[in-house]
Amino acid sequence: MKFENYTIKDIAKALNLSTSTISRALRDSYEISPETKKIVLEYAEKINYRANPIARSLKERRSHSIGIIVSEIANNFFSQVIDGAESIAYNKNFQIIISQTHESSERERLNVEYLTSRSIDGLLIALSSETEDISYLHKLQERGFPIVFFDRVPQQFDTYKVIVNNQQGAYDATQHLIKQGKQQIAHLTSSKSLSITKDRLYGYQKALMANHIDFDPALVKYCQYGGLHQDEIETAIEELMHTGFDAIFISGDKLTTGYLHVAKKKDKLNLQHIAIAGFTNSNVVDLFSAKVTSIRQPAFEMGKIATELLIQLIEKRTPNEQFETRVLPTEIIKND
Amino acid sequence: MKFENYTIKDIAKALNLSTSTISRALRDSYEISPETKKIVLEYAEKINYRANPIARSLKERRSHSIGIIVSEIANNFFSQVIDGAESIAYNKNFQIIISQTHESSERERLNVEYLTSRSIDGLLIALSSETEDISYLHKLQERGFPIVFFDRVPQQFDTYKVIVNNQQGAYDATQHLIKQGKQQIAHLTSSKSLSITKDRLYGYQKALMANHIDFDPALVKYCQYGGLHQDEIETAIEELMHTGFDAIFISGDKLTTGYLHVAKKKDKLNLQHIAIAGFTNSNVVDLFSAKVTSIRQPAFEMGKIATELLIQLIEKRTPNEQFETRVLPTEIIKND
DNA sequence: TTGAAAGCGCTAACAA
DNA sequence: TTGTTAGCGCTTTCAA
Repeated sequence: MKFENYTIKDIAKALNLSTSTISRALRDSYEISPETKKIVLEYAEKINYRANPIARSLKERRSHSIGIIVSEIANNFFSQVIDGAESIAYNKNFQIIISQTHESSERERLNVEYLTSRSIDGLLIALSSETEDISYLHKLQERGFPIVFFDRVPQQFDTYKVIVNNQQGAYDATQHLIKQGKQQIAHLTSSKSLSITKDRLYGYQKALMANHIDFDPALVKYCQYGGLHQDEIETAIEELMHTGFDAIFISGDKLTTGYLHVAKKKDKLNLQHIAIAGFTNSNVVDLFSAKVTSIRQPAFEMGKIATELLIQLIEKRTPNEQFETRVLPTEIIKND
Repeated sequence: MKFENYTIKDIAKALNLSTSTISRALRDSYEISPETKKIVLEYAEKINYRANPIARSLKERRSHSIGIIVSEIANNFFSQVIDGAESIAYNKNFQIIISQTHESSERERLNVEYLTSRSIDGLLIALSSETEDISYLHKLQERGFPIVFFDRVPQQFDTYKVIVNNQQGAYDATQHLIKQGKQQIAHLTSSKSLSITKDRLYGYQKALMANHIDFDPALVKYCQYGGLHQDEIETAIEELMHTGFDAIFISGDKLTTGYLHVAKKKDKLNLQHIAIAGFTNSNVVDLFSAKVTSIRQPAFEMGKIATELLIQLIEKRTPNEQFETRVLPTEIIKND
């Protein structure tokens, strides 16, 4: 037993017409008479005909699908971005194929390879925390493949990018902690190579400066895998312990929950008196026993915009595009 | 500018061989001499040749991709299932296409249609909370299309199914609440039509019975959309308020966090003294200020098994299969 | 061991 | 307005 669908040929045979007539009638071509169209459409409807997208893709050299690469779908921020992307793709009749890197640059590269070998028309990507070399993406683009970056974007890459104002978000978070009277504000963040890491660090530094607080590099701890591995967070906090920090600005979802887990485990050490602010799109932070001030990103919006830009790129395919970087605002949600 | 890949033809021309020889050499066919193979492989490697999966799919009438339909990826349980599915698919060289229903039966049907019109080889599906009529899935299967259900499974459908022992999990949760001295245990659950709703209700009832507590239907509240809409939870709780319940057993992730949000809003009403136990795969419940005893499902495992079974179905394609339902154990994580 | 040719289902240029 | 035909990139039967 094999799963088979009707083809255009079946219809042609049944109606005594040629396949091209059927094809045209189904696509509502102006060349076909209304009567013929009617007959074809009705018959197609009757047998529940569905065009084979694979054959169509082969012919049109377009798959009508786009790839989206994120580190983890089990992450509020990314799943919201995906929902946004999906909402646009759905309307424009594109299929979305999701791929996870789990913060591995190798997985990222493999996924891109897999997706691009003609099965997607364009790529939405937030770089993995491990990624440093993106020359393969450059090569892809040089060959005319449309790529749009979001959230974690590369410096040197001439294409559309969609990000939030990370610097401002970080500034707001830090400022908020300072306003609470905190002076020794630690910063727990992701991999050094990520754009968001740099931007957020800069915002943090700017807020310190604006308040005449000296920047102390010992208060900044990096996690290469963005908190994907609990031990990197534990190590970071161990090290921070000696600094006598009284507040912490955390640069991501996984890092925030990771920090809270560690803090809970070590609660004899008074971590619970340390004020927390950080980037997170979780919708349960307000249920936590710890008070967390959160910087929220318009993730859904980001997914929508990135997808619109990508589809625009796919459809237009004009070589000398004027690319821009869209910067969306963050929102601070205080909780104290 | 158009994105193009090398084809088998390009290689054939370059090496002065036929396309069939190239095809065979690339697939390591026994018919091709080692020398020719070597030449072809080396050249392919050099130009970084990637076979066009679309052309291959058209020829083989197989896309090497499987669809997975869940209600929401922004749900710990489902994203873990997907990770499990992905881990298997990755190894067996299948692509996974994720689709969300957002608990709408119409979206579900559209997604299935979209995916099956020859672009996927099989389907993994957890029914939406709204779904009642699955005749279209029956029709699909009758035509030889492989389907495997997981988590939310239909009664009447002869195929592989992978679930957890929902009854036992519900029993454990309820029993745990009773052990704490609770007598008026409410039950907040999802749509009546879902298998998990029925099984969990039954487990809840069994635990009551085992403890000689009368079952009170007024203590059971259904949410048609599984808590996707906050208002359905609010309504349910409003109604429960009058019953004087002293504990609650909740049947799902979204419902649990939804309940906690409402409880927080209404905390003057003493909801915080009500013991909570429920099905959730969240990895942050322990950070909540409310104490929640959780029933965890082996979601990753479930995704793995379901995918293995599906791929097995796709590859074997024997008509008279002996189908079974795999039942995995749940785990209770106490927190009090 | 290799090649020629047909065909997967669809679209489109060209012919009628 | 409709049909004929070639071809998208690949696999595979049959012939050489």
